[in-house]
Amino acid sequence: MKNLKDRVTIYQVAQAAGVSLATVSRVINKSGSVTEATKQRVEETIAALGYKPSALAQALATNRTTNIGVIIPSANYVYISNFLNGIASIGREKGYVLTLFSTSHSREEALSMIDKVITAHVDGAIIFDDQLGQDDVARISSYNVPTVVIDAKVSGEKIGDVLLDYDSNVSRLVATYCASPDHKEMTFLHVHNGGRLLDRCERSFIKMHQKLGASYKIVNCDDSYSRTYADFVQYFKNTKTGYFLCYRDSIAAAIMNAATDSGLKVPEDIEVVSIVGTKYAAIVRPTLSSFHIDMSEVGKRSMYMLTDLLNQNLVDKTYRFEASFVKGTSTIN
Amino acid sequence: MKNLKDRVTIYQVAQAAGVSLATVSRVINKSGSVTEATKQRVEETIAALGYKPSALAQALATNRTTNIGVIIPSANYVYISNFLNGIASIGREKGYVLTLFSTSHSREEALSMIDKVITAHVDGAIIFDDQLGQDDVARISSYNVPTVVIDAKVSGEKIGDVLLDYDSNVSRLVATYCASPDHKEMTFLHVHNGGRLLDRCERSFIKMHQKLGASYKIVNCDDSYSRTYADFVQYFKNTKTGYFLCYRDSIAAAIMNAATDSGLKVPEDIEVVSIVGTKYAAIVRPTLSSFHIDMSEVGKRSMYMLTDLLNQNLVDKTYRFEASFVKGTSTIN
DNA sequence: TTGTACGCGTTATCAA
DNA sequence: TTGATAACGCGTACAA
Repeated sequence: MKNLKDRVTIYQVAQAAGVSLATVSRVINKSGSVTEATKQRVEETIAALGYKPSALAQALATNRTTNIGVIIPSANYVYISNFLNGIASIGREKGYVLTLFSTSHSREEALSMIDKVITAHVDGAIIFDDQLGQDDVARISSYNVPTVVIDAKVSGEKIGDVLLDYDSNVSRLVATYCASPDHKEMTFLHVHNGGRLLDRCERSFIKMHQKLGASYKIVNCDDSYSRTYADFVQYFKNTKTGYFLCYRDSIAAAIMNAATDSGLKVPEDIEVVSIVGTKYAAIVRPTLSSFHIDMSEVGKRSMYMLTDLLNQNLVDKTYRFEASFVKGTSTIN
Repeated sequence: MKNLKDRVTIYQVAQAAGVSLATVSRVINKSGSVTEATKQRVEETIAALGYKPSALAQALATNRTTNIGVIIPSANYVYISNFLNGIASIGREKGYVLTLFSTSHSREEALSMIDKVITAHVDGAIIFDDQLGQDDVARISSYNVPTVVIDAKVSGEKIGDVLLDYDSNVSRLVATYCASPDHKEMTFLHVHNGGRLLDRCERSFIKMHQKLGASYKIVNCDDSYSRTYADFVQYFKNTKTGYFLCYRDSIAAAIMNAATDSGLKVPEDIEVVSIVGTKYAAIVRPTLSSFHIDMSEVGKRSMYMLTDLLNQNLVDKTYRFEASFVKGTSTIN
């Protein structure tokens, strides 16, 4: 209770400087007109007293917090860290502070975070969480919080969305690969509750195979390196060939390592592709063929869209990133 | 200005429910005593109107924001993401929201972030940033903001610190390695502005070598995978052997890859150790020998310390994590 | 140019 | 059990 009790307030500054608090306010916000003399005096006493305006009171008075809420499932993925970093850099530039809401992949937590975002009074929100859909965004939007949503088609008055297109690449890859002579059978790594992005890729994968009349496999895997590695060491006792599409670098690396550690050759026997590629795709050996979207750019773009939304001048309410295929040595082509 | 203008306020709820706003406040905070009947009525109208209390106004009135400020250089490093995730998980558990201040390695930004932390009225702060030292923490502390600092010895009334000890491991490694027959010469990778943690390791490295009267090398390198990789492809044209100590996994991997791509054998010709090891140490091949501290645990511990600090019952104001050596195949022993 | 007074949405104290 | 009413720290018309 005494926590902030001894903070210097604008009133104390006013008194010490012998002016009214209105004048101090003017000096702080460089608004209105103040004599150079009094301005100096006020600034001196501000420095002397170590006064810092309370963002709380300012926000309450102006209805602006300069806070942006960011909802993510977890900070623990490299691509999300990159995304976060992009947001942070532009946020810093534009004078916004980030408030982080991490849902830890739980639908329940995600809903509770939506509530928190609303009560937190943020000026805007950026959502990159597969647990949250159109309805949830509509909810947050009904409280008049401009929102940018990543990887979800949502629309509304104050809503922008940034689409991540990995699935076109999947279709294309399947098509060209299956067209090549004596290709291996392709396997898609299914992750339970892997989210929209992976689901779309899986659907594209299946659809294209069906269209081509080609056979394929879907194999379940855990969203963890060590678990998947162990599973595939077992798997490769019976299976000696295949072309695997995996969600992330670490999953792809798990399969690749399991293959090489089982005496199989990559890419001759086993080919592996990582869908959401990061810089680690180039670090592991063999290097991973992967689809790539610069998630830092996605973060930046999201933040730009949001500030445009806040300034009421967003023209394109949808921005689309298409992944590019970066060939590594984990595939033949 | 109209941004949040149409938010439902406690007053509107009171009016709609036919009670005073004081009663509504009691219902919200479950404080004081309210008749079950009126309580129900109030809760219904709250739901009907979709009322959400304003954390801003609450904070202003109570002097508590339930916000924790986190200062980091960047979200872009795996070990920092892990750290962040640890903080977030405990924060969620304890009902705190995280406000992120990223300094992007700039001293200037870091100082500005200190100011922002103060104005932001956070209940507490966690600092993991090499740009910030004792004086800066004292500054933030003078505003009565309980603070936990990572990897810096600071002390004060409302300050806790979490120490990361990698350097003891460095000393020990150097000692035992140099004691082994026909060992290679050790090289420490110096990163310009690499921060306190790396500096300490470097000092330990040098000190132990001097003590043993052994020769060693210090080589500058860039804090980027691709740059370091390129540099060392050049480097290995003349140098064919060595034992390298690198800051992070990606730097270590860069050197390791440069070595193998130059036809050198790891660990026979070139041995590599990553100081701040993450899960990627086990993913790359050869696997990286590395020192390891679970940064998620560091985050959790920091958050626990901070909440104890907030509840005035922190006993141990210092917590120390010692790294453990995890042997990979990038070194012989 | 400066000061007064009210409002922002809550909590909390004190009467009723 | 309830309801006025004064803070909380600041912005801002409006008046001086």
